[in-house]
Amino acid sequence: MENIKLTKECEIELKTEAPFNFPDTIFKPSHYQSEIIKYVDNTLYQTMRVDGNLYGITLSELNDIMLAKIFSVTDIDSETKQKIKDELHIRYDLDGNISNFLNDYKDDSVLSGPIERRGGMHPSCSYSLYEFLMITVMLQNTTVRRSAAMTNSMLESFGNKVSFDGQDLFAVWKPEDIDKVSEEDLRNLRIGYRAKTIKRISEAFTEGNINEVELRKLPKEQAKKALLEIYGVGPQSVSYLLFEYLHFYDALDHLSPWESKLVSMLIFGDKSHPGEEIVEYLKQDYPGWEALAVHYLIEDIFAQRKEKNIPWLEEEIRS
DNA sequence: CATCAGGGCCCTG
DNA sequence: CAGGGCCCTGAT
Repeated sequence: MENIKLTKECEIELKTEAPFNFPDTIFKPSHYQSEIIKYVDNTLYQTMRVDGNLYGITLSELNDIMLAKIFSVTDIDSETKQKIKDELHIRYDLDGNISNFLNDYKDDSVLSGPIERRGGMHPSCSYSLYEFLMITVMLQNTTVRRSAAMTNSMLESFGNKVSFDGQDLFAVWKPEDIDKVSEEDLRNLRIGYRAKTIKRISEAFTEGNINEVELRKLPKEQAKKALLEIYGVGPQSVSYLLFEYLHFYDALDHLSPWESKLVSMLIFGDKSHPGEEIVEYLKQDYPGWEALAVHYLIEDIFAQRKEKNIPWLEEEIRS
C-alpha cells in the first residue's frame, strides 16, 4: 500500500467557548483504540478528507489556546483552511456552551467528582459522519477486541496509510472504495454480516443519498428519524450519533447493557439497575443534560482506570 | 468438546 | 411488538 506523506504544514488557532477542557474533549479513553487516531504527548493526530483531498491534522493546546496544524501534499489554500477550521469547530463542539451544566451540578452527589476532575469536557467526534457510521457498525454485537480487529483489517485493505509530523496512521477508506468491492471480499476480512451493512451505507454515500451538512442543521427528533433511516442504524448507534456526533446533550433514550452496568454502579453502588430505570433517573435529575451526565460518569471512570485498578470496571471491558 | 453472549439490527409473523 | 438469526471469537 502506498504511504502518503504529508509534508506541507500550516497552523491555525481555534477559539473555544470557556470553560473548555482540551484533553478530555479531544481524546476519549472509553473508546476503543485503532490506528485512525493517536493521542501522543498531549497531541491528537487524525486525518480529514476535504473535497476529495486528504489532510493530516494535529491538535494541541498552548497557554489555553487550541492549535491545529494542517499537513498536506501541496500548499493549502485559504478556502480549504477555513473549511477545516469550521469542521474542527463542529467535530469538537468548540462553540457548545455547557457552563450551566457545570454550575448546576458542581455540588451534585453523583457528578461533583467527575465535574471537579474533568469540568469543561465536551462531547466530541473526531470523525466525519461516514467514518463514525463505520465505527458504530464495527461496534455492533461484538466485543471491543474484535471491533478493533475488524477496524484494523478493513484499514489494512482499504484505508490510506498516511505519515505526517513524525506519526504514521490510517485514514478511513472512502465510500466509493467499498462500493466497488464485493460483499464476499469484505466478509473475508472477518467482519461477518457487517459486510452487508457497510456496503449498504457506502452505497448510500456514493450515490449522495446522505447529506451530512443538512443533517447537522436538523433538530434532535428529526435528526434521529433521518439517522434511523440509514441501514444498520438502530437505537444504540443512533444514541451514539446524536450525542457524540451531533452533540445533543440531552440525547438519552437508550443505554446499552454495558453502559447501564457502569452507570448503575456509579450512581447506586451496584450493577443491577436496568437501563430504562437509569434513563428515567437521569432524565429526572439532569433534565436537558442527561446524556452529558452519562458521558462525565463514564469518561471519568475510564480516566481513573489509567491510574488505578478498578476490578468491577475491568470485568465489563473484556478487551 | 459444545455452547454462548457480546459496546445491535433487520426481518418476519 | 416479540423473537429468531446473524459472522466470529474468547470465555465457560
